[in-house]
Amino acid sequence: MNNKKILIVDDDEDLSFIISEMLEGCGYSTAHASTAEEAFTILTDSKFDLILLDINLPDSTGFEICRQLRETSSVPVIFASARTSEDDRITGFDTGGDDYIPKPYSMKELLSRVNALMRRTYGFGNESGEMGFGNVKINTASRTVAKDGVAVNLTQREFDLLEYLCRNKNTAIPKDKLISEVWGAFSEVEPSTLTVHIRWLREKLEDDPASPVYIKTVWKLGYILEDKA
Amino acid sequence: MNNKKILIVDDDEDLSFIISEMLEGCGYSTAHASTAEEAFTILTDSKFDLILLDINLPDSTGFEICRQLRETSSVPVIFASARTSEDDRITGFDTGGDDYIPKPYSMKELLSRVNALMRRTYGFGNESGEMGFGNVKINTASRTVAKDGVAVNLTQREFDLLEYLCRNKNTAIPKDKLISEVWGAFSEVEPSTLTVHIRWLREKLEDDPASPVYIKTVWKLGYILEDKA
DNA sequence: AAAAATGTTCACAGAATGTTTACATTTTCA
DNA sequence: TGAAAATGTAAACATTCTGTGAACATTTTT
Repeated sequence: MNNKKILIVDDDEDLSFIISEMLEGCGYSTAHASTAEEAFTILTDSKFDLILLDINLPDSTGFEICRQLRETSSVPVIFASARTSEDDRITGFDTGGDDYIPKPYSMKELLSRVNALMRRTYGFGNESGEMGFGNVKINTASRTVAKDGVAVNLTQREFDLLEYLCRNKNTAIPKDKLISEVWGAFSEVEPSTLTVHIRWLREKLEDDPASPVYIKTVWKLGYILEDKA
Repeated sequence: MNNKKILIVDDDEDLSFIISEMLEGCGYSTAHASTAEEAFTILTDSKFDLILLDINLPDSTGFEICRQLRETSSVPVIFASARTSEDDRITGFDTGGDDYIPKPYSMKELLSRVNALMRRTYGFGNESGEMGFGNVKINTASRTVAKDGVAVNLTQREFDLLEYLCRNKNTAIPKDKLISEVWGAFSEVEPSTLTVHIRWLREKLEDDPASPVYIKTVWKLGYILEDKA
């Protein structure tokens, strides 16, 4: 798998441990938060590919976390709860959740749902994980990039940024959206940071970094990865 | 734009009717198949944006339909069934399904799940779309404009102005209205500013900016974007 | 036909925004 | 542990955008 990162938010430490063991065994990497506050802290400095949210938390609810998350991020969310009422399920979906799994659930079922949502969100048959534009090829499985067949060394951030741009090829993306998607939903990096990373990408991928052909600036908005083909 | 098509595959005619009534009431359009064979026929001649699959069918199973579907398509699938065993749910997800909803379910819950999956698949409130007039194409997603297939560079204001004119194609818009819509309700820019921006648009989009064919002046009122087609 | 009213064109200066560079700090890895 | 790489930041610099009024043109009114 692609080494996707999953955040587990649940105050049941034992259950969380079992879940994270299981998911890591299946090739995911995980982090864990026991409270909403802890979740926000973790989400401030890293980015996740899927979030598993318990609804009952000591200091808040999963719904509330999801609601705040959705203000800046479209990261996939699965709610989990012992509350099984239909109203809860509906609230879950309407808050912006993607799935709702009633407790208790088996690890097998959780895994199936996680896989299904990952598949839906990050692409089908993308086992090969090939993307690209112009003379640039991106392999998401190996996280490598090649320009004209020659390997280009990108840092982690550079790769994430490029991958996001490429997934949204030919769409102008606002700076703040780009930051929340690449740095994490609640990250607070300066806008200039994004500019600098864009600069590095251009340096590594454009023939003339000062007048880019692919990674273009959209004034007063953000950036766009243009690929005519 | 938002008129997504949903195929309902279920041999319970009454239930299917209620579902389709409800979904259509919510702005979706629907089609219905009672058997797997019928489903394949319908899927042969038209494309759907989401498929609701009952698992028990007289001549086959929903799983089987999904399996065949997935050989060529990544259309979102929701399974529905009175079979509630965990194995069934897991089979559903592993066959390539995106969600599994146990029968009986309420219309409210079904709608929530349909909406959630549509949102995940087709984007979050993306009002991205194509507009245009004459030989000019406007792409609101990439915020790009092309004349005769050739990209034209517009500034932010120019784009906003053009977009507003185009959304109100063939309608004469008073100057002050145009200013408050494009510059903001309480803006206090001089009327001449609008004139100048109109001029720039004409320069970039009209063959002869001095005698415009599309962006016309309406004396003593404002401007109009005319598009005969 | 002349005067009045309204719209167009143009060049420019300041505002707003993006880029580049150098540097301090953190992380990674030999 | 120490060197190299990666990361985030701020400040100087460059570019692009924007609004304006004055001169000019056109339409309407008298």
